[in-house]
Amino acid sequence: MAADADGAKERRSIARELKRGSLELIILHLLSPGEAYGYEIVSKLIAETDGALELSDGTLYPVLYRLERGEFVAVRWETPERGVPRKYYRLTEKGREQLERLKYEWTTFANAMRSLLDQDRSAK
Amino acid sequence: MAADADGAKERRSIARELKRGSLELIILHLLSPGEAYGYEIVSKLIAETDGALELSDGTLYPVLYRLERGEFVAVRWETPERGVPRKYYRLTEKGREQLERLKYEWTTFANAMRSLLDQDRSAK
DNA sequence: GTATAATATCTTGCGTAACAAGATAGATGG
DNA sequence: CCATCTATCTTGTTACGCAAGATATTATAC
Repeated sequence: MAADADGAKERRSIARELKRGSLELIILHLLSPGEAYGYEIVSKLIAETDGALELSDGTLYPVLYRLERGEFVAVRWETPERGVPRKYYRLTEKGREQLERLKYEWTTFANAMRSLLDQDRSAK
Repeated sequence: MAADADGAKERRSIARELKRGSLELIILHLLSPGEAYGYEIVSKLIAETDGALELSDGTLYPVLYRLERGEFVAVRWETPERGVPRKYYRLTEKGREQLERLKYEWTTFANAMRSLLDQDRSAK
């Protein structure tokens, strides 16, 4: 049905917009316990949020490259005896600071939204 | 100082990204108690969030136009005896439904983020 | 009376981020 | 040898927020 299709498309695009500005935080956060490689990050995120948050590899790699360029993460290639080579990412000190800062920015914004939305708008 | 300037610029740009996907919700919410005109919406938002959330008119009008095109808001011009003509916006029924839906989408996303960030990442 | 500021709306152009789609390549299994 | 899985990377599209500027009317100041 058209209504379903449109609804789904629109819902996807809302989720897409909401993620803007949050993905770097998400990824830095997922890297905070230790190093991980790209595919691992994708599955970690889906697992730890029960699918509430997702990202595709086509989204992830550009973000990782951005983080690498900004020296928020450092990189190490590992070629296992069997299997495809993996690129492991880990937080730098600068990345850890950025994580704290982004967490603060996000929380501040979310709290402002929350308190605005919680106001009863029917009684002025 | 360069560090301060960069920090401020970066903070602004983070706030900018975070707003994506939230502005429609914010505006629909501000219109829910009754009609308002553009400039009024801007000052309302700043006042009600103590400046934590802001938007400029150059941002607002395109969003209002989008909402109008989607029939989420209806429009009425008013030319007061003294003063510049004002364009008043009010929610339609469809707009009220959209408001509920966006509120749900936003809350779902924010809760997922919150619960992810609240996890202690140092203990795997 | 003429600047200047304030109120109010609208438009253009830019930068950037998320993502779909597809390319690449080695490993595994039938 | 063909398909499928793991894993990474690239290209192009789309849409949004916003800075900057245009326009018009009214109010204030000099």
